[in-house]
Amino acid sequence: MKEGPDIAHVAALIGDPARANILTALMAGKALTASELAEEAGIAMPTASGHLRKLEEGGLVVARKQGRHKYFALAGAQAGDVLEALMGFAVAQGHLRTRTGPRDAALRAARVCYNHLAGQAGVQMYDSLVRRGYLQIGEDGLSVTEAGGIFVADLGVSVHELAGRRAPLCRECLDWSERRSHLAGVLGRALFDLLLEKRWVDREAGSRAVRFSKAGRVAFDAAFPTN
Amino acid sequence: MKEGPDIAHVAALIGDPARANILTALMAGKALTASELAEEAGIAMPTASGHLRKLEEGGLVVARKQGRHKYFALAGAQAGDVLEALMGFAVAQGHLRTRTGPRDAALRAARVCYNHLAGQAGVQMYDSLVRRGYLQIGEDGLSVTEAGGIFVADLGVSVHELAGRRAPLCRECLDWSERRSHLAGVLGRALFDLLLEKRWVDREAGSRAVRFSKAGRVAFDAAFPTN
DNA sequence: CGGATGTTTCGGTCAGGATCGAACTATGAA
DNA sequence: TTCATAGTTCGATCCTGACCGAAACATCCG
Repeated sequence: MKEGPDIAHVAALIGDPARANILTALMAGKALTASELAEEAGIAMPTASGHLRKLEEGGLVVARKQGRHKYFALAGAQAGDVLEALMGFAVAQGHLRTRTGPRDAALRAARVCYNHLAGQAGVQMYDSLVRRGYLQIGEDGLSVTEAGGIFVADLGVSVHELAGRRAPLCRECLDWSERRSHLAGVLGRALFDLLLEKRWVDREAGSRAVRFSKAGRVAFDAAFPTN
Repeated sequence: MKEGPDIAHVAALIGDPARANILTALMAGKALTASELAEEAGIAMPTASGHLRKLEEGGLVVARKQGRHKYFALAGAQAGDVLEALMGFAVAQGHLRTRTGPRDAALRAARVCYNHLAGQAGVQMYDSLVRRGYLQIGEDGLSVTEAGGIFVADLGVSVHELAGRRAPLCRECLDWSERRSHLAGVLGRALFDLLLEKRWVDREAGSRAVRFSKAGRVAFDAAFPTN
C-alpha cells in the first residue's frame, strides 16, 4: 500500500453528483437544513441523510441541531479551499453542467467563497490592501500592519477584537476565477460581513454570486482602489 | 439540474484509489510510462490503460508517445493545485494510508509540487523573494521586480529568457503543509531546476520529497535568508 | 521477417454504492 | 396527549464501474 495522504477518500466523497450539489450549496456560506439540502441535491430525504452522514464523517461538513432541525455547514476554510480548487479546475476544463452564461460572469465578478468575498472584487480588495501596505506577507504569513488596522477601523472593523480568535486573522485563498489570492481568515470574513451590513453587496437568491448596489460599488472602489 | 462547475466529475476521477495513486506519482513532476504507472497504482496493465484514458479525457493528465512507450504527465499547474489542495485536506483530516512518520516530515520540509519547490523550503524561498522586494504583488498578480531579475540572474536564471513563455512567469501556489504560498510558474520551475542542477537538492527515489545536501542547505539559506 | 516488448481492446465477473418506500425516532405545536 | 414535521434506519433493487485474462495491435530489435 502506498503511503501519504489519502486523496481518493475525500475526492470520492465529493465525486458523487448529489454530494457535490450539497457541498456547492454550502459554499454560499450559509448553514442549511437536511431538507433544504435534499432539495438542493434533488434527492429524497433518506438519501440526503445518508450522504450528509458520510460528508460529516469525512470532515467536509459539520452539523448542529436546533430543535427538530439539523443544520449543516462546511467544516471549515480548508474544505472551502478544496472545493474552490475543484471549481477552478472544472471551469478551466469546461466541465460545466450548463452552457457558460451570465451566471458565470456574475460568479466571476463577486461571489461568496465559504465566508469571504471572492472573484474580481475579492482579488481587488486583497491587492489594494497589500499594495497600500495594510497587509504584509512575512515569515508568519499574511498579517495586518498598523496602518492596516487603522484603515479597517475606519471602515468599521476592529482588528484588536478579531485578533483573539483561534482561526488565523489573515489567510490567502486562491481564487479560481482570477487565479490569484483573495483575503480569507477572520479579517476576510469580517470585511465581507461589513459589506453586507453596509449593503454595498447583497446576496443573490439561490446562488453564491453577490451583487453590488450602485452606491456600494462606488464606495467599494473608493475603499479599495485599483491604483 | 444545477448549473455551474461540475466538480463531481473531476472529483470522481480522483476518487478511485488506483487513479489517485497515479496522480500522486505524477505530482513528483516526472513523466512516467503506462507500465510504471500500473506498478505505482498496483493494478494490471489493461486496468491502468483504462484509467489513464479516463484521466486524459478528464484533462488531468496529458500523454506523449515515444516509440512503443507512452509517457504521461500532469496536464498542468491547475491539476497540481487541485491535488495539492486535496492532499492538504487529507492530511488535516488525518486521512493517511499509513501512520504519520518520518516521510511526512520530509514531505513538509521540501518536496516537488508538480514542477516547483514546495514545503517549508518552498515557502521560505517565496517569502524571502517577496520580503526583499524581488517579487511583488500587483494588479496583474505576482511579478518579478528589476532587482529580482538581477538577483536570479546572479543565481543563474535569466528572467528575460523565461518571460517569453505563455505560462505565467510567477504564480502563487498554496502550500498544503505550510498553508501559505510558494512560488510556481515559469520562474518557480526554473529556480527548482537550478537547485537540482547545482545539486543543492536531490530527488528521493520513489517519493515527492527532495533532500538538501549539506552544502546545498547552506547555499540555499544564504540565497533565501529567513530574515 | 520473426520474436519480444509495450499498450489497447474486448468480454466477463463481481462488488459496492446510490436510490427510495416503509417504518421508526425525535421534536414541536395545538 | 395527539398530531404534524424533520430526520434516521432498514431492506430491497438496480446500476455502475473496477478488475483481469485473453487477444489484438503497434513498435523495436536481432
